[in-house]
Amino acid sequence: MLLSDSSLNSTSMSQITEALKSRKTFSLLADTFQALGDDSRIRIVWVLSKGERNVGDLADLLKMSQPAVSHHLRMLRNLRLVRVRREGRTSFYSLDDQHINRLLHEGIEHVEDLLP
Amino acid sequence: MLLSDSSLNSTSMSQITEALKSRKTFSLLADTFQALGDDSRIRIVWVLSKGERNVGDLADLLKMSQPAVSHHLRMLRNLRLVRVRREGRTSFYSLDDQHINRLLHEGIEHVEDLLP
DNA sequence: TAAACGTATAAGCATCTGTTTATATGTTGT
DNA sequence: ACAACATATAAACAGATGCTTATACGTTTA
Repeated sequence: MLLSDSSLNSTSMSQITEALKSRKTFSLLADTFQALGDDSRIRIVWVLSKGERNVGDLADLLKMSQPAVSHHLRMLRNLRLVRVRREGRTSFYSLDDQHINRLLHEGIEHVEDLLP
Repeated sequence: MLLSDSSLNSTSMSQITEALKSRKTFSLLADTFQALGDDSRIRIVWVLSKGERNVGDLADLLKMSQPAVSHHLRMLRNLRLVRVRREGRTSFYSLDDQHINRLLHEGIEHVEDLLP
């Protein structure tokens, strides 16, 4: 009978709404990290951190098939990690904001502390 | 015939070793992000960002089974995201270094920019 | 408008992941 | 030594994931 009893108990209203917000926040946060938690996608993000690229060039650079790259880009796009700029039949992708760049480089610093 | 021809070509030795280092770096980087890319684990990390906790308290706080928490902690431990301090039969976990805290909060900032 | 081009999407699949249930390991207290 | 306790590990299974192959979509050029 959550929220149906008007008497005060140990769980305040603000704590509940905060918990609900956190649920959504953490869910999106997990999705975001998961998107970065794939070898192919993190390499895509790394290339894009150097500057804008189109799909075909990404596929060539990373030696991946074009559909695979496109598939990953859609996922990154849905999570607002990358953005697309269309020019004719070519799609140019870039990192969506500086948060992504910082996440990437914070992660790189972390793993480089671990590697020999 | 990689590396067997002593003549210079377009791929220099330093580029090759750099690429090899990058491969391992990116592989570990992807594993690291993947470890954070799960709803249960990111919530564990979030609780630990507030301070040290033992396994049972984590399970209670996050309403997860003890084996599930233990399973996730092992993964986080293997990747050096958390560390453990044993005291009797109790294991206290905490974030391993400040990189993890920064990754967490950089991620939170990113998603809070997206959520309404 | 037809062909070429760059990209996006869909279906199918083998592999990976996270959970539960059950049990093992190690520690404390009697 | 034995029971209670805290945590760790293992096996098994449902669901998610990433790749390939095939095809569709939208744009440009002849």
